[in-house]
Amino acid sequence: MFPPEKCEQAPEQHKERILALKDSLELLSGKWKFCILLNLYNYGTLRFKDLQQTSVGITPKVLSKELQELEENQLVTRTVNATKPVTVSYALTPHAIEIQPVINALIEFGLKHRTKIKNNWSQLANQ
Amino acid sequence: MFPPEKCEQAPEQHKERILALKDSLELLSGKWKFCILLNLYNYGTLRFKDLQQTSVGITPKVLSKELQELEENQLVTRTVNATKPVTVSYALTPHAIEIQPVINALIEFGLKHRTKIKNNWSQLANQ
DNA sequence: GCTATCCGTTTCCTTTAAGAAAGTAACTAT
DNA sequence: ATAGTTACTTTCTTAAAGGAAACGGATAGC
Repeated sequence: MFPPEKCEQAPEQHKERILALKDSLELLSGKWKFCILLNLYNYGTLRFKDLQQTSVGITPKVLSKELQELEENQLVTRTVNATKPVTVSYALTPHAIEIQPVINALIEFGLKHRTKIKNNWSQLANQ
Repeated sequence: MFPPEKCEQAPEQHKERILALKDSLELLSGKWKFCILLNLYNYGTLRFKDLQQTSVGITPKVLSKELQELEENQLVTRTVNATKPVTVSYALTPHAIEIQPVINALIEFGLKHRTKIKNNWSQLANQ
């Protein structure tokens, strides 16, 4: 058994938090969603081709699918412009702005982890 | 083209941040890692079977694999206890504690998203 | 008519992730 | 001797994700 005093402290809150965590992960799953969102944060509105260029390595099919999922979940808006040829702009919704803390936390952790791994390497190289 | 003024503001920083983001996502990919980490935050040290019970729905094979990956990336420690039968304890490393902001941000977003979706439903139901 | 651009879609294929079920090894209790 | 516990591993199968390449409709320019 796991420590009962901790488990019983707030079991319902904990369950709710796990569910919330799973909700978030479901929305943000996949290899590219965070990358797309980060680019939209950085550049504001972007067109399909811009996103294809900024999300290095993504194929149009995957980009299309990811954008559809993000739109379904009301995290991005899709706007068809009256240009010729037609262009389509994508932008974050106000709701998506609340993902920014997640992305920042991920980036910070990534940066820390990088330096940590680097230090381990130099320790190993240190004969 | 995407807005050049924003793009040229800090292109190298942006690239570094994208790489850091991808690093994080690589470490934390999969359906269960965040769930396992959250349980270790909540309960402290847990044994294999505890984790199987708290990560509802996980199979021993997947749990074993996820724990191995977390250990490889130095996010959890694995300790074999001198009990009979043998038990194995898992705990977070100091380094893993830096993931907590990520998890908290994910949970907060999940909670907000839940209430948002709820509101949308009640709006739709409002004839 | 030919070519190009933009925003996709379609088809096909490969890789990866995940789940179900059974087995293993070491030990204990009955 | 048999059954149970813990901590996995192994095997098999299925589902999901992802990539490559080609195609399509709309429009424009030459």
